[in-house]
Amino acid sequence: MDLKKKRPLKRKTPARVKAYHHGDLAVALVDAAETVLTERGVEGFTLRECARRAGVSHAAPAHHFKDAKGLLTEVAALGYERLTEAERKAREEEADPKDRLLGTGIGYVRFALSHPAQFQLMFQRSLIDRTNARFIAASRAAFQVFIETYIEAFGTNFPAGMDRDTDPSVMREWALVHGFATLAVQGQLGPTDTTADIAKLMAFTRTVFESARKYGQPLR
Amino acid sequence: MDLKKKRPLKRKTPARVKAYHHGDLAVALVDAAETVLTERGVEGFTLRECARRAGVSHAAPAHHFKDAKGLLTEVAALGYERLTEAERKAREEEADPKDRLLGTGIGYVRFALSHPAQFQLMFQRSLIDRTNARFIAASRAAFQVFIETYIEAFGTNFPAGMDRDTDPSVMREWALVHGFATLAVQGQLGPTDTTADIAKLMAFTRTVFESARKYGQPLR
DNA sequence: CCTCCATCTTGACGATGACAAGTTAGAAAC
DNA sequence: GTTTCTAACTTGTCATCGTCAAGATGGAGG
Repeated sequence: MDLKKKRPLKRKTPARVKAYHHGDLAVALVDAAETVLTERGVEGFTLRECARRAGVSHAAPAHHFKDAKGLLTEVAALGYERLTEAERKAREEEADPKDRLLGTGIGYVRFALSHPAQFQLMFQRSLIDRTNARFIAASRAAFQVFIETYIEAFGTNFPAGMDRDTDPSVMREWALVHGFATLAVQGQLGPTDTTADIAKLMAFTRTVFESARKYGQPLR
Repeated sequence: MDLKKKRPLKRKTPARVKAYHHGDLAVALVDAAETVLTERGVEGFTLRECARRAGVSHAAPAHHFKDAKGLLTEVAALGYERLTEAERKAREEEADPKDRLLGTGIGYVRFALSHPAQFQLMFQRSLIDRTNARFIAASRAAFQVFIETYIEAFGTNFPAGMDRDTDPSVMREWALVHGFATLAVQGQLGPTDTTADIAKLMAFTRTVFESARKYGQPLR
């Protein structure tokens, strides 16, 4: 159902004009959604609260996002884009190809711990429209960083029957990092309340990943 | 409208002493909750639907569980107990200590794929009362299987500053297995609709874990 | 037989997501 | 400049939810 054609030449005035027509409600709603997620977690999210924060009526969001899932999908896609950036940034801090693979994982966990609610949302199948194009592209990209960094470290000679997307060694790397990030965010690896907690957890992350990398040669 | 049928001739086996009006509402509600979770997923769960399935009014559950979180905590604890059992069972199918560690992981993933909603619930911090004694014991037990199996395979000589619960190698094992299970359940590793899908995924699981185990010597 | 009280019911409240129908404003057409 | 058109937004409504309060019920011990 193609309900709305976006008007590309919208932003006439510097946006912050309080008017009947908000000007940039879609963006304001995404911002509000991120704030609500941060303050109340995934399960505390409500569409109406987002509308309130954006200063519009409870039914206004429907004109920009089909429903709550539509808005959350946008937030999740944005999260994946940031995750990709975090992986790349952490990777750049290392020089040796194998250290760079480790760095990618560090960036992954760092993102999860700094955006816990968003990270959890990103992997909540039921809250997201997985046919959304931006979401698909963004989530793929985050995984692609692992693949390309892995290839830089170990080459492209995947075992028979395996390609870039199903190579056991790449999957193992992703599963390890994702599992660690998931457990960390859920508080299963210790408290995550203070910045000292986070720092301690990140140091432990490095220890674990180094122990993994040390033996993490490709299988072939 | 009122289709509720009393059960004057209910099963009289005095397994539980608590046979009042319903028989054993607490158990019936837990059963109903598991069914609802299976059919509708974690986000589709409602307390009232559980009450409906158990044939009682919407407020009846409050007399056995403080609130929805109370019931879900019970279901989650039960899930951890089953997870522990699944780990042990899969472990017993292997003889070599290092194969047994691999088997534990296989059991973990198998449980996740056969009880996807329950598995996801078990790790949803916000839906669970983490001070519940049974929950704490059950969740600890599931992790303990990893530790004890790891020790069987590699001994107890943990690095300085690390004990059983924080050894990087054990954590690495758990994170890998948990991450893989999480991704599998969320459908990120391929479809999980048919039994053939599951079988294929379990075969892939073994491939990945074998590639990990092969290089997964303890770090010391 | 009778009383007690845990168990369960009924009813109500505020909140939510979604939908329907009405209102407004601003750009395009005249 | 005026009119028209329509996307953007509002108000109102509905079914459903979790929780609470108060009343009804019936089994067990006296």
